Amino acid sequence: MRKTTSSNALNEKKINATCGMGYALSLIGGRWKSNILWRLLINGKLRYSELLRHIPDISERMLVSQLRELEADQLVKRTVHPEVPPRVEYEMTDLGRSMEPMLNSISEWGEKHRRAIDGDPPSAAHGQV
Amino acid sequence: MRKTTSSNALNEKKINATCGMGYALSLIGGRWKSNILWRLLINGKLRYSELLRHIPDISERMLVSQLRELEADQLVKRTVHPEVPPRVEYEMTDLGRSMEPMLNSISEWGEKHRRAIDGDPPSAAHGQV
DNA sequence: CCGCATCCGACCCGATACTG
DNA sequence: CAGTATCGGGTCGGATGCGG
Repeated sequence: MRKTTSSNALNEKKINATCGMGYALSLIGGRWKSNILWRLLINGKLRYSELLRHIPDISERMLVSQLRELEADQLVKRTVHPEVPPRVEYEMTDLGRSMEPMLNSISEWGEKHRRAIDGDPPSAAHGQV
Repeated sequence: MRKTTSSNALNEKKINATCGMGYALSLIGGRWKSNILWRLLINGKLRYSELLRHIPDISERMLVSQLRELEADQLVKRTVHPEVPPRVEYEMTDLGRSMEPMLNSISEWGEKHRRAIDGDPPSAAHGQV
């Protein structure tokens, strides 16, 4: 069963990435990666159920799979505590932490430029193209 | 209804994006967006056929569709020159240019941390998970 | 030269149910 | 608590061919 780890985690192979951008984006590019990374960056260390609670719309399946990919890419470290109620904690690796400036840049730009996503205004859409 | 233009361009609606990251990533997130943006940022202004040549593996369909999405997101400006052999040029908008620091951060991290993607050694694949 | 339409496969992602 | 298994839909992206 050990093939499961590397199969879906390496979509970066599809991206030749003229520059390194494609590579970096392939690591954080999914729907959930950025969110997970962000939580881990802020909180430092979180267990599975905490992540699940913090990211309301994510399913167990998705959380696990994304976590596994991040782990395979060595961005996140998984720690299993051998206790009676199992406890597993996730935290950023050094490599993951090295992403912090990049993630901040992205977050910063996004915060500054996103228009109303949820309650978007109806009439503001027609730019002069 | 004319929703064709903005339908696929706005997958950011799916991403509630706890932080702005999800929004930003949704704009540059596809397989080709980053590459296209990068070319435009470096070269300043490029016509369709030039982009096509610069990005070897992209198909016309993909190039056009990605360009259209970038245009809809107001990251790229499209200029049609009414000439006998049609000429269309693409360039970054101000909004697009505002991405430059962010794109640089991403590219920088990617360049620094990517391992051999293209000519990756065959035996080195099975890391210790 | 620039662009669009259609078909189609691959992958992403969600829901549900089950296990150690 | 922390996963795994299976099913299935939706979207992304590639090939080909046609239109302005």
